[in-house]
Amino acid sequence: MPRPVQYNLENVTASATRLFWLEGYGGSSVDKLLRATGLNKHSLYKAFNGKEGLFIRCLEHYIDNEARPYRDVLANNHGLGAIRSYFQRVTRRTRHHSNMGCLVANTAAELGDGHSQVSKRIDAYYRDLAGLLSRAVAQGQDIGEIRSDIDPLDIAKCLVHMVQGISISHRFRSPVAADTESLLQLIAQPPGKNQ
Amino acid sequence: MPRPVQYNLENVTASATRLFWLEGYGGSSVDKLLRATGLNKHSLYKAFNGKEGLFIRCLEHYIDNEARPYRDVLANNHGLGAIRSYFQRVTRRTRHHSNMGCLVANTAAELGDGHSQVSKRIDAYYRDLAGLLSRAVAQGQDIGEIRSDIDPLDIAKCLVHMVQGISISHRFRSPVAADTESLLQLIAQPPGKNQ
DNA sequence: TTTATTACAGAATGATCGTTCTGTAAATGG
DNA sequence: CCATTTACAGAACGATCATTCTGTAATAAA
Repeated sequence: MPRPVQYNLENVTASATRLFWLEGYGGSSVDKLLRATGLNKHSLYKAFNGKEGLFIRCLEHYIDNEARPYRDVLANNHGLGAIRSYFQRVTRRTRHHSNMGCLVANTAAELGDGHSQVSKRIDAYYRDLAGLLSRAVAQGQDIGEIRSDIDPLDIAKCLVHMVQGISISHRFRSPVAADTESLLQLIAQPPGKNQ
Repeated sequence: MPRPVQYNLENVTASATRLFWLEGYGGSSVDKLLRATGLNKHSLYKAFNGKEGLFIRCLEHYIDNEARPYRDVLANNHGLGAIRSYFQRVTRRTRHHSNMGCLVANTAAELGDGHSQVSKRIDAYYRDLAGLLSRAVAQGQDIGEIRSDIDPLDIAKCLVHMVQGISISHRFRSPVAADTESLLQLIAQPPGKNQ
């Protein structure tokens, strides 16, 4: 009975996400979003309730799609190897997404805790990441690849900060970024020591 | 011969800096800046060449004033103690500057490498920080308080990322932030080991 | 006191912000 | 074929954006 929509919701969300990721929340005007998505102005308000609604969907889309593979590497591997693979991927993200950084980190810095719904989602995101890292650290500690003199969650929190920092550095194209192997060496069990 | 200005340049820059720090570059409109500084619209353009010029001055002002004490703690102390004092201060910044984070980190995330003058300044800022941290690490290694199996600059780069990450976490009021002592433990010489 | 110079206060500018509204096109059930 | 429903396209909205301009006030040298 009704006229069917001409847009594809997945495509719309993906291209809007890319714009927010590149230019930030404030930098992505509704007009730019319409041009990027091919969406109709009316449809944007009907489907997403305006710019902020669209942004929240995009943040979710980013976490579910862009960040997901990174998360999965952590979840599907064990111990130090999981952490190594994760950081290698984060470090090499620059190849394809130069000067974009991470949408979650960018948003945290840009919006702070102004939009409570957004900052709650960001908090949950980093909490989840800390949990996965903590789990991998504990696994590594059990088999003796990771030093056991520090609480796994404490190590994980440090690692979360490092990911955040690496993202920020990528965002402004810093030529200086930490090497993954030295980062791992910080948390690894020293070779001559068997717990 | 000319009419003297009514504003105090130091006060103007300080209050503009605070607004940029709180609300970001995009979030700080010229009108808000005028209200915050008490400056005249004409004077803003005469003295700073517009919003972007004012911002660059504010970034410098932030680095020279807000970040300076932190930098000095690093420069005026030695080894692990310098690093400990630095991170303790960074971690406790939240007390007075809750949800503000660090203007440099916020700017990096918000503007990326769009404004080349700005991103160059940010790069120089973090380079300087990495240099000071590297120096402190090397000192600590010499006297055996910091592990010597990793290059001091590599350790310093990791520490820079941690500062960036802590700033981002403060910005969105993350209740989860890494503990300074566990962070230090990562780089410290293990107790039973004398290099 | 006159004159040159500059700051001040705010109106005016055109562009763009996010949002709403109006009229038309497209689809299906009756 | 008609009626109903919803998407589409874009005009229109008031608000605000950064910037420029105009007229007036203030200062100090001549």
